Amino acid sequence: MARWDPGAEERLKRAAIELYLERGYDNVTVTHIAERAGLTRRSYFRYFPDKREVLFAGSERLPPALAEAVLTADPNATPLAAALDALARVGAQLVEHVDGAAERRAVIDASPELQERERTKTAAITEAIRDALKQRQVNAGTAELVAQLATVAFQNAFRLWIETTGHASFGSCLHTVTDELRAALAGM
Amino acid sequence: MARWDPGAEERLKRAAIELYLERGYDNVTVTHIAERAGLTRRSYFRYFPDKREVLFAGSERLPPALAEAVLTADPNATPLAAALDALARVGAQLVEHVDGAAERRAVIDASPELQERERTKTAAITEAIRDALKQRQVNAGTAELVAQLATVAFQNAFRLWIETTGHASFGSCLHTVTDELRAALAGM
DNA sequence: CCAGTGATGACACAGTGTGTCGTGAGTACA
DNA sequence: TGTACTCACGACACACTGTGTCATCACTGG
Repeated sequence: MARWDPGAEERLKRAAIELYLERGYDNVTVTHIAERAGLTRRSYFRYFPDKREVLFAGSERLPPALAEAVLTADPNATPLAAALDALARVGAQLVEHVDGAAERRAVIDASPELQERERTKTAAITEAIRDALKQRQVNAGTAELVAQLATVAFQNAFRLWIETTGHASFGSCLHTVTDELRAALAGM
Repeated sequence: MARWDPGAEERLKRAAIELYLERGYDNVTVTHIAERAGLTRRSYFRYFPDKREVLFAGSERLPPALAEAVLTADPNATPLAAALDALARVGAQLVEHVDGAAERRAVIDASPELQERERTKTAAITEAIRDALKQRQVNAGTAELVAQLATVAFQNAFRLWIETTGHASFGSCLHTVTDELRAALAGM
């Protein structure tokens, strides 16, 4: 089953995080990453399509997971309630399987180019929630806005969870954020 | 005052839009754009920092304009009302000075890379509104969420205005969107 | 023992983005 | 009129990204 040194993709991910932290994204080349992982530059591009994606591997599973969760939420729930319930369930799973979240956060926060890519991933989440809400017969305009709101809540809750270094449950972080959200919208 | 052919930057912007529309973003090189504008590749990079920014020239004026408008809104208005009022005023100015908005929208909608850059510009708008709200003594969490909501409204209103090919006022487009927004949040 | 499979290396190439220097048209001043 | 200065632009070089193509080599199945 295993030929050559197995785990090449994992080694590339570790090497990239380390180098981005040590020297900063702009001062790291794909060749650096590949060499630290014991591979060539060409092999890096067989695992990741560009220099940024190495930090977002696996992120493509989040949108479908959220869509699924929105669809399985209580059929009687309001759109926003359904979305927030989906976030709580998927988020709880997410924080179990994620590691090195703080380092990853630090790397992204230090690089405009990586923040730009992260916004694309965030947009994919919003689209997945929006489309799932539409399948729940929510009208298009409402679905878009609720999906945006839910994504903001998700982002803030995840950042809050990282700041507690994982000592808090994701659910409690999300609850804190939704309380703020309710207060913000009270003045409408 | 004027040496060489004046208006080099304008020629580059026109050439870029034309070529992106004709061949698609991926099939256009910076050399193509520069040559159509009667310049060299090196000169292109003296006007724009990369291949994408040529489509977003002038966008750096929008965030400070919105921040200013938020600060000059009715001091007694709620955060969201202040933000929406700022959007209406700045948006009305914007649609007067913008041209080729439909072509520009078509180009961006056809390219993931350009959409990624557009999200960065959108993020700058959100940050400007958020910071202005903080200066109005709105607390941080509320400011973040209201700024996000306002940005969503702004985006949707501008897209709606383009779809009317400029026949509607920006204010009426924004009004339509905020009505949807209110309906969406009613279910909270 | 041999053919097949698949990950990897080697090499080439188009394109992006940047540093550096030269050039020549226009400007200021005597 | 002449001289020095300014500054947008061209020319050239270079590091790096991203991709196509072919060779290699370990392991697999017969």
